[in-house]
Amino acid sequence: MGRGKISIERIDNVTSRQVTFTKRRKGLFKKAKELSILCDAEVGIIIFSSSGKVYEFASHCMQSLLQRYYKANEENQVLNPTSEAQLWKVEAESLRQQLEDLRMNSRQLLGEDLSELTIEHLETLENQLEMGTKAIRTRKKEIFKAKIQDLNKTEILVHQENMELHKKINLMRQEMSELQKKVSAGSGKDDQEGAEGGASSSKSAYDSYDPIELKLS
Amino acid sequence: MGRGKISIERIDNVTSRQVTFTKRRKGLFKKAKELSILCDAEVGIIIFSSSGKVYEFASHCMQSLLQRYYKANEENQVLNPTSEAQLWKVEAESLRQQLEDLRMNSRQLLGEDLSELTIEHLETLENQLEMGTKAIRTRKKEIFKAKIQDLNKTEILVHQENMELHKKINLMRQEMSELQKKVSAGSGKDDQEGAEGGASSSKSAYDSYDPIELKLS
DNA sequence: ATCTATTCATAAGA
DNA sequence: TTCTTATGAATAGAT
Repeated sequence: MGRGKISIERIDNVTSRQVTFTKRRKGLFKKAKELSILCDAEVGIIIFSSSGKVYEFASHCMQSLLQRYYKANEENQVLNPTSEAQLWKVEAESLRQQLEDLRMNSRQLLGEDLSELTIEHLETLENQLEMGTKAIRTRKKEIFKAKIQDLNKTEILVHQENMELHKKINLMRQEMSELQKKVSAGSGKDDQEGAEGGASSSKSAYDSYDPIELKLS
Repeated sequence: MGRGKISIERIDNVTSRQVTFTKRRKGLFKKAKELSILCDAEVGIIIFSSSGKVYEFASHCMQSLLQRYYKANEENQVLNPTSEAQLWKVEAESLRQQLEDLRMNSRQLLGEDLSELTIEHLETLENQLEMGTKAIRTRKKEIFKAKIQDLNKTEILVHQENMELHKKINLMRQEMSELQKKVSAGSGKDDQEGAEGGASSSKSAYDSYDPIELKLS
């Protein structure tokens, strides 16, 4: 229908495509309207042009048409937006209720909103709190014990290292005194005095060095 | 187009209407397909026949078309099923997270799942628990005090009632003894003896009657 | 936009 | 239902 036959494939010329789109869209909408009137049907068309613009036709109302469409399909299709929304709504409401209950419980545990509670309820809460406190103190003790053990281990290690260092120092001291003897035997008086002074000061420094006592309160 | 021109109005003949519906529906879908191919557009058609049956055409996929349609309209329309679902979904997820956090907090308050916590965190929990315990004990004291006050009030009332009864009894005793005098002055010996015996037994019963002492531990 | 030659869709009949 | 076909409608390409 037109001056020449065209094959049904994408029109490459942009202008021509846009013109054809406008013409045929109008034609389609007209046909849709005629169908709806002639045959007493409800018709809706949605078109996205290649440029992304939306065009729609609805014989009655697009919203109600889509609602009706979802309703008709809700037995077949598991997921349609309306029922999905319903699902999440119910879920959200249930969660909100749970949260509210738990919040009240927490507040009461922390000593708020107590005015409505019976003595029995208060005693239950008190017991729970005592259990909690007990558990927390137990856990704290555990942690402290572990820390103490750790410190004890490092103390032993440091102690051992200390011992080793002491041994080395003693060895060095012996070597030095031997060296000193040699020096004093084979050299003049000035040198001996200077060497002895150096050794003496060194010795006093070693004496002040003692393994540190690690103690835990 | 056809053997004769028709006016666009509802076809009364049912058969004719159904035939026309089938033919024109086919034609509409064909045109829609051509449009989508020629002009590189996305087209969707939904038709409800007068008998309520659904017919649909989608150049690509009805679901994605409708999603795109809602997205395109979501600035204008406040509420469409898809975005509503999205909204509730986000809400539900947020609530679920809050609930999870609060549950963990509650569990930790009651002494569970403590293994991952630092000393500092444990001490915070301990303090909270102590505050809670304190508040609960304060509340318990309040309730007990109120009860005690209540009991005190009733005690005083009972006491007063007691006093009143005592006074009445004393009055009655006086009246009786006066009556007895009159009787013994104006009648024979037998009557006097009988009356005196009755009064005597009454008196001993009165003596055993004393206000009850109400005391609270 | 508007026009028109041409093709297409379809109403009515078989 | 399906096929046929005369006819009016839709529209491609030109203006």
